[in-house]
Order: sequence, then structure tokens, then C-alpha cells
Amino acid sequence: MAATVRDVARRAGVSAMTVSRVVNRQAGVSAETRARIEAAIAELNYAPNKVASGLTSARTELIGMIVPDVSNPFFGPVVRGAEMVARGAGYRLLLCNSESDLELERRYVEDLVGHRVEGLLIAPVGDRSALHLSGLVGRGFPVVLIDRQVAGLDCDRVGLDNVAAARQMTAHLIEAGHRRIAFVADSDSVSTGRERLAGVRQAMAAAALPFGDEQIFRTSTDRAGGHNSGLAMLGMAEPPTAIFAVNNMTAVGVMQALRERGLQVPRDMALCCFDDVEHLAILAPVLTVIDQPAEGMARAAMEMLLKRMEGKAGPQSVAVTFPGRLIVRESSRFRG
Amino acid sequence: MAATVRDVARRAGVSAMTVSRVVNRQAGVSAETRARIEAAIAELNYAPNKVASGLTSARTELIGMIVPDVSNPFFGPVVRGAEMVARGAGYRLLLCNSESDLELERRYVEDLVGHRVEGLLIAPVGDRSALHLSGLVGRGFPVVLIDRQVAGLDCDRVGLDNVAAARQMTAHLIEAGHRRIAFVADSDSVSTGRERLAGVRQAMAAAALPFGDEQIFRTSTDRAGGHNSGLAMLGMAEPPTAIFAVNNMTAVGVMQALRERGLQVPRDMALCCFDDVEHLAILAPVLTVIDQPAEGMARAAMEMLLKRMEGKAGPQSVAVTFPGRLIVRESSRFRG
DNA sequence: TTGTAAGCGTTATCAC
DNA sequence: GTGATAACGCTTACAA
Repeated sequence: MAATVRDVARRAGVSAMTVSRVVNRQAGVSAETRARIEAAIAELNYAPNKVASGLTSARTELIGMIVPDVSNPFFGPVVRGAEMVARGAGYRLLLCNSESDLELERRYVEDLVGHRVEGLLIAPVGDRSALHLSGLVGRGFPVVLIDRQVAGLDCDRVGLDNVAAARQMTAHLIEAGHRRIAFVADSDSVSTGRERLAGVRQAMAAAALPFGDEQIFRTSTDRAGGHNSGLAMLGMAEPPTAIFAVNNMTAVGVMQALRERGLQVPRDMALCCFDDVEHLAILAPVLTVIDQPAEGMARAAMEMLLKRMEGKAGPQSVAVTFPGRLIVRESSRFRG
Repeated sequence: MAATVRDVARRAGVSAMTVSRVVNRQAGVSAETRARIEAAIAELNYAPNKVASGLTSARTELIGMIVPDVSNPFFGPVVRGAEMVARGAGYRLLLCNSESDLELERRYVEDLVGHRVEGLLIAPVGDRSALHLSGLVGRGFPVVLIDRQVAGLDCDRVGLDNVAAARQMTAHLIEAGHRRIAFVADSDSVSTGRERLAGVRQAMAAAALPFGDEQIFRTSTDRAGGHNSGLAMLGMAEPPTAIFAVNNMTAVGVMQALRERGLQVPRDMALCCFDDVEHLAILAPVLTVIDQPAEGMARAAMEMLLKRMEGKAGPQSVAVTFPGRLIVRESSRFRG
């Protein structure tokens, strides 16, 4: 079927090894032989089989990437940034969507290892991801966490300074006049949710404002979760004047709930969240948000992973933290 | 390092073949032997090497996917839908962003073939993608086109009925009172752009309205292109009352231009486009759009590809067309 | 039901 | 500079 090194070798009157050297741009082949081999390659339309070379050289040129969902406007740019850097270094991305499902994530990790990816870039489901990641990390397999970290797992990671960003957002709300603030939180087993909640707590405490469990709504961090939380908030004896959502999906869900109840932002309720969405920012710049440099974080993470894969990383794990950027728009306005 | 079939075989006191049979769930192994092998597998923590099996069986369980940009809100769901279906059939996705760059796309195709993906799902850059796709398709390699087709390439494909959708949108604008309509078009070498423009033409002709080249703005289909087109339109002697953008990115660019000129939608200008963006639809439901079932199309395309890969597809190429859905919101209103 | 032998297409190693 | 040989870890084909 397809031509092999041996076909090329026969045609050029050399051995397979010499062909391999030419294909891999190794030195030690005379210009004349090289030319003859290159001609044979062109004539036979030879393309090296990366599966075979992966088997012998243990270099598959494949990197595994797992995110909860590529179609999430935060993770789309993350995958894109990672792919661009990987491409530049000659690697392809094996992309998996964990759907925030721990067991699915476990199977993906197992499968990627079976495919002999040379490294793994992952936005883990949560702390319990340690169950399938600690083994890998323990035996020195290159892994970099992006966006979320995993409690108890000593591993390279890139993420946002969530505590500071959430604190800043909350301080902004307080300064705008809000006193009753509700937070749509993630499960406590996800680092981003935990850190963002901590930031809110710090800011509320600094302003000596009460912030009890009844102001924290823990749900799934998707639209449905935001929707449920929104409805619950509106049912409170004393509803908040501002809602802070842990990410873009939950903010959308909250907005849906508000609309169903005939409420407008910010006339009847202030709303803000993590994640700026490009389209939204231009078409309808209303939401006050914490903008995360998604693509930049992904690039940094992939560079970190490549370094680890090349053994240039040192025994200590590295953590890089990016600052969030508060973008104040009208949705956080206070109408006392 | 990692255990191999032979390690397991030795430990279980059988041959490598028998282990292979157990791993691949083939019949013809006694329950007792199977149990012994499974125990050995567990003890050694054996995980089959898919690179090796890919070499011998020619089944890599890998599918290549190329899109212009995963972070585009249309392609995100496309990749997600495709990945979900592929996963269900035991395949992983090798994801590439062509960045709408023909040469980059060519290299990706070559590389994916080198990695021995078993099939390719691609949203091609344009008609010139035939340069690197026709060879593949010609020799029976499983390829399915999604979103865009390639002129002169007889190949399975899934896409939208762009002509009908664009015609419907244009008819809607005309009915709303618009007479001067401008279209932000793609290059003519991209099927979607061509078809959408044809739809606009049909509707204008049916209403006996003039529609000359000066009303068609051909640019890159990204934000910058929309921005440039928007500025150009506003500079016309008789600017349009409605702008129809060929996709979401260009619409955003147009909006940016309008805002820079201090114009509001729809007060000063009507604006509509292809692609509904979920977030936008909920947070700021203003844009009149043609909604495309992105994820559904992707699922259908991947199912088609799997069928072709399994040889269950017949010699004829198959084309599946989904209808677009016109969603009328306030942005298309006419303020004569 | 189980095993043997050979080879998938490449590269590491060492010899010439 | 170039080549022979032996893997890499698995599966196909056939034999027992």
C-alpha cells in the first residue's frame, strides 16, 4: 500500500537506516546520497509512519489535553492557545472533554497513557482527580494543571489569582453600595470555586459585612445551576441586591432566572461574574466581570509542559499565577 | 518499565497470544485461564500499548479533526459534538486549528495521515483545500466535510442549507421595510459564503430590489474583516439601512464599527447574521440571527465518518443538509 | 482452547 | 558515511 523506508531504500540503492537518517535530518549522510534518497522519497510519495517510529523511539509527538468542555467560552481559547504552542514544537493535541465527570476523566487519562502521549495538560474535574493523576505524577509523567489545581497533588500548574480577583470584585460591589451580596459558588472540591469564595469572604469581612451560608449557593457550575441558584435567591426573605457568579455559565443561568421573574439588570438586581466573553463584551457590554487571560494561561501551561517533557524542568513543581482583571460595566450598579 | 503482554503472559503461565485475546475480549479462552490472566493484569498494572497495537492491527483508534478555530463559538460546539460521538465508538480526536491557513491545513492533513488516523473530519479552509484532500478521498481514505464543502470534491458532507437560510433572512429584512441592504461576505472560494450570498441575491431579485457589487463587502471572516466592512459601509454615499453579516465574527466587527461611529442597533442601523451565540442569546437577546444546529451537524458528520470507516457506507458520497432557523429579535427592526 | 512464528515500519546500536 | 541486526509491543495466520 503506502511506501515504507525499505521501499525508498531499495529505490535509492541504500539501506533503510540511511533513509531514516535523511528523513530525520540527521547528519552523517553525504550530499549525493541524500539527494538520491530525497528523489526516491518524492517519486514514491513516501510519508513516514509515525506509529512505527513512535513504537521504536518512544516519541509519539502527541500531547493529551483534557478539559471539561471545549464549547465553554473559557475553555475554547484555552484549547486554542495550547494547540498553537504544541504545534510550534511539533506536537499534536489529543483532545478530550471530561464533561466534569470524574469517571470519564479517569478513563480518558488511562486511554491517553495507552496512546503513549508524551505529556498531559488538564483542567481537572476537581480534587478527586488526584485519584487518577497522582500515580502519573508520582512516576514522573509530565502533567500540568490548568485553571484548577488539585488539593494534595504536587504538580506543575497555571491558574488565576482567584482569591485576589474575587476579593476585588466584591470590594467593588461594596463600594458601589451593595450590602447584601449573594455568591453562586462551585462545589468546595474545585479549587477555583473554593478560592473565589475565600476572596468574597475576605472582602465582606474587611468591610465588616455579614456573609453567612445562606448567601452562598452551591450548585453545578453550568447554566442549570445558575438558574436554580437565581430562583432560590429571589425566593429569600431578604433577597440580595447583587449576585456574584463563579463563572460565565452560572451567570447566564442567573440571568435567565431574573428574566423569568421579570427583573432587569441592573435596575432590579446587580450581576457580575468571572470570565469576560468576547462577543458579549462587544455586542452588549453590560456585565461587570473578572477577565481571565485564558489563551495566555494556556500558552504558558503548554510551554511549562513542553519544558517538563524535555526534562528541562527541575524536580520541584512550578506554579504560575496570572492576575484577573476587573472590568466594571453597568451591571454592577447599585440602585438603593 | 511498563509491563507488556509478555510480562503478563509469563506471570499467568500462558502465551502472549492468550493474553492478547483476553485484553481484546475475544472468545475462545477458558474461564479459568481468563481469570488467571486478569489477575496477572491487575497485579502488574498492565495497560496495553496502543501504539504497538496500532502498528500491527492498523487500527489506531484515532480520528483527525481540523477546524479553522475551536474558540470560535460556532466551531466549539462542533468539536464537542464530534468528540462525544467519537468517544462513544472508542475513538479519540486529534484536534487541529487550521487558522484558515491553507498551507497550515495541508501540513496538518499530511501529519494526521502520518499519525495514521483512521478518518478525517474537516471544516476546510475553502475550495483550494481540494489540493490536499482530493488525493486522500481519491484513494478511499474516509473523509467527511462539515460546514463547508469543497468545489469539485466528491466527498461525504454535512452542512446547512445556506441558500434558503440567507434568502429567508433577507426576505425578513425586506418585509420589515428595508430596501438598501448590505452583505458582509466571505471570499467566493468558501462554499458557505458563496451560498449565503446566492440566497441574498435570490431574495433581493424576488423583491425586484437592486443588489449590486457595491452592496457586497468581501473580507476575511473575522472581527477585523467585519470591522473594515462596517466602516466602509458607513462611508457610502447612500449607506444601507440593514447589514447582514455572513457569520458571528464579522457581525461583532460590524458592531464595533457602528459603536465607534456612535451608531446604535437598531435605532440607526439594523444588523443580523448567521450563528446564534448561546450566551448572547440569553444575556442580551438583541440580534436577529440564523441559528445553526452546530452540535447536531457535528454528530451527524461524525456518525457518517464512522460509517465510512467501517466500510458500511457505499461507493456514493452522501450529503446531509440541515435547515437554519431564523430567530427574529429587535436588531432587524426598520426605522424608516 | 492454546501456542508458535513471523512481521507491522521504524530506529538504536554497533560494526565496517 | 553507510549498513546489518535486533529490537519496540503487539497481532495475524496458522498449527497443535
